[in-house]
Amino acid sequence: MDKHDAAQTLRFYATLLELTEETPFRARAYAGAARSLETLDEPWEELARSGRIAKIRGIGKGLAAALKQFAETQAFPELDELRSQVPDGVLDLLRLPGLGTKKARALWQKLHIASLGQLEFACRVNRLIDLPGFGLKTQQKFLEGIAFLRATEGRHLRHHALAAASALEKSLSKLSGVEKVVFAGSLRRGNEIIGDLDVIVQASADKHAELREQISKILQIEKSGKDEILRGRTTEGFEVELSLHDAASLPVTLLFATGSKAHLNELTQLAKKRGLALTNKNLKGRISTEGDIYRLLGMAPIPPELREGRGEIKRASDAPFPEAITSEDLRGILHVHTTASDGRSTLKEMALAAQKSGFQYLGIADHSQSAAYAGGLTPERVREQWKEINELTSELAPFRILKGTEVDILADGSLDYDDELLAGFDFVVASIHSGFRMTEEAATERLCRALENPHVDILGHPTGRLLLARDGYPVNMDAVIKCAAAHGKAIEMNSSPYRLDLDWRHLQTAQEAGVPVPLCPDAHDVNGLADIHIGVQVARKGPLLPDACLSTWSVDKFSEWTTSHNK
DNA sequence: GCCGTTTTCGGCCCGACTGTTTTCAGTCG
Repeated sequence: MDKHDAAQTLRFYATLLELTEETPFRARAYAGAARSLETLDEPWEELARSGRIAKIRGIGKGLAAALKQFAETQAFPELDELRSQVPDGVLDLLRLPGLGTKKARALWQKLHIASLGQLEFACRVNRLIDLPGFGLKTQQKFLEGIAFLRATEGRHLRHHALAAASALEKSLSKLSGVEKVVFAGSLRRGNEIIGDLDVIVQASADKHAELREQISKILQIEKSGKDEILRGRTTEGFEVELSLHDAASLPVTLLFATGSKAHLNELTQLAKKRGLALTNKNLKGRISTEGDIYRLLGMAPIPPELREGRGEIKRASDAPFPEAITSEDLRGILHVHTTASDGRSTLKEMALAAQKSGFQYLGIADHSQSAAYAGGLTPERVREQWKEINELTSELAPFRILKGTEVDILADGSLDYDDELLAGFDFVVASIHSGFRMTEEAATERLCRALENPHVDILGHPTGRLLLARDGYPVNMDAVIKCAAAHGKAIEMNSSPYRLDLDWRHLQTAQEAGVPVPLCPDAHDVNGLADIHIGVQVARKGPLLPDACLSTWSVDKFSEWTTSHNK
């Protein structure tokens, strides 16, 4: 178990304590210990076993004993005991924005509300307003939060779906007779949100019966249909639709399993007009790949990422599609955090990891001073970091480390550092992190004001959304893109799987306006650097072309560009 | 539960924001 998992467990225990105890201090101690654990350089388990862990600030006798036991037995009986006292539904309440442990505890203890459903009903009949600290607006906010959760149930972030798919592929590939495992559906289309996993298992027809048997041991099969489609669920709770096919029928199966519905409707109608039924039986011998099906219909093969029913079929009839960006096109990584602000890896660790992954440069962008919660850098600390970067740059040459910042855009659209300091950075990302409640006009104005500052190069996560967790502030994106174009600025597609913001649906507009789009992993540790590839997968939906993606530029081209907008 | 003394108890992380209040508590990043 790594230190992050252990910290996660301590945090969960702290939450349980907050829900069950009158005083918050024991919980605070556990949460503090979780934080200490995450900053450790030595393996935590060794420290815990030897008892040396008690030397760390915030960890005393009690926590040292608990951690020792946890390291040795992987068990945390106090947590299990407390967990059994708290209903699942009470923990569900914490998923609502604006509902923390204190409010959850009040609802549970005073109104006996122990599930989202009970809370919804209580809000509808105005039961909350009699509770001290609760009011009409709180009720309304909870109802909105519950509606949001309902709407997102059964949907997953891309990186979670990829992990589940990879685990499933591993276990399916082991089964005897399996020739190939292919994932289709929204995962193959590169979507940022994934519903169920559509998987095709290729095997010769005489093996199918036996395989069905074996697969139902891996997946909890809900209702096994009479045909070749199995519906089930992985242990992680992902819904799976699995079909068995032989090699010959794979292309047609893959086409239909990939979707989207809108795309397939259009495609089958077009085929019908030409008197062609898109079935295995009918196409047998006439095609050998999925691309052949499109060619048969007189058009260029349409990449899976573009199959959204947004005019791609019409375009495919005119000309082949230009090659969208791939991971091989990437040269640099911009916008990552370090331990100087809220990152978990040091500057050097980040630089070495980026270099090792084959990148030519890394742009550091820690938070600015007003982002106190994230340990934002004061101007003095910025200058210290510059020194550190200079030293490391000469050490790692020809690899380049760029001095950047993710500067907060303040409420009025001004920036969190003065112009003199901003002028000293190699690049400046400007983002909004607070004051989300704005009208669309105000938000658009705020972003445009930031873009007008000559020192700003890149607009960070332009809507502030967190996928499946919160909507961003409302933005007139066309206006913001226009503004970026007018000032020669870029807009990032934040490639954290939680954000993927700029939304891919705006990539076409951005490219037409000549606004470069870097894919920025917004990494907070070395593992997060790989999120840039999630960005690539989703950006292909634009499609984002390599030249329009700032991350494919050489460091010299990038530097030339930053100096071009009148610094 | 931890820490640091005022040495065995009493206080405990920051700042913005929101909604509930009428001076503050809870949430969140």
